[in-house]
Amino acid sequence: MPVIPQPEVLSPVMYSPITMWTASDSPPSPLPTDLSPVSGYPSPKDSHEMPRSDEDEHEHEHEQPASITITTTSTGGSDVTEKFRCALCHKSYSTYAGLLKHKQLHCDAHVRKAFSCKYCEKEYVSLGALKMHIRTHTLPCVCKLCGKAFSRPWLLQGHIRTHTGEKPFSCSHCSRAFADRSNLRAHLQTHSDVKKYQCKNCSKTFSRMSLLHKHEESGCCVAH
DNA sequence: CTGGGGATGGGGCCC
DNA sequence: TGGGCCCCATCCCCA
Repeated sequence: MPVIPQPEVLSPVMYSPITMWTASDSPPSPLPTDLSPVSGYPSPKDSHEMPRSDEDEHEHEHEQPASITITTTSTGGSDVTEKFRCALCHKSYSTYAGLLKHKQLHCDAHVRKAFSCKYCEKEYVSLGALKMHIRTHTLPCVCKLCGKAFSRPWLLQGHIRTHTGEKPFSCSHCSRAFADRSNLRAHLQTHSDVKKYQCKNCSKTFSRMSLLHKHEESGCCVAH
């Protein structure tokens, strides 16, 4: 079986803290999924006890890297074509380059996450995503007024508004204004007749996911 | 206990 | 490739 040349332009090897998994060299231990739908911010407990979920299964599903299947079809004489097939989704390409391009666009994200954070166990498919994540550890954006540090400039900007009192996001239904767009969006829900989040058991609706969660945790649903 | 505002975090997308 | 922005989500606090 031919070996696919490394498509990565940026060799992970150059990024020393990064570990790289290969198809035959899976991660040594369960790694925390970054998804924690209910509790949100992953706690240390979650990090170590959360079982791998669908994502994990997807990893297994795509455990084998795309391989080249060269099929020689002979449909009656001179019509001989070579096909390069993606082992993951079985799409076929007439050229190797086509297969490579397909892999990058479609399959790579599931093949392996090659870039691991040196501060935690998160993994990313690209160096850019990893660098972005690392900022959440290094917190390079510091507020000159109070010294609080943030991972990204726009987070700092939002924070500075808490000092200045600037509220550029106004509600079109009332006179309220907000410093943050997300908070305006949450506020707009209070004007809406339709509440987006509904309790599965008692059908009560809530304007926010967090309120639904609080409702569920308060035990309403247990009683019913 | 509920509803809502304030503040913040992080991934993804676009330029 | 990096910055800016969007969107979603969450926690904290208070009425």
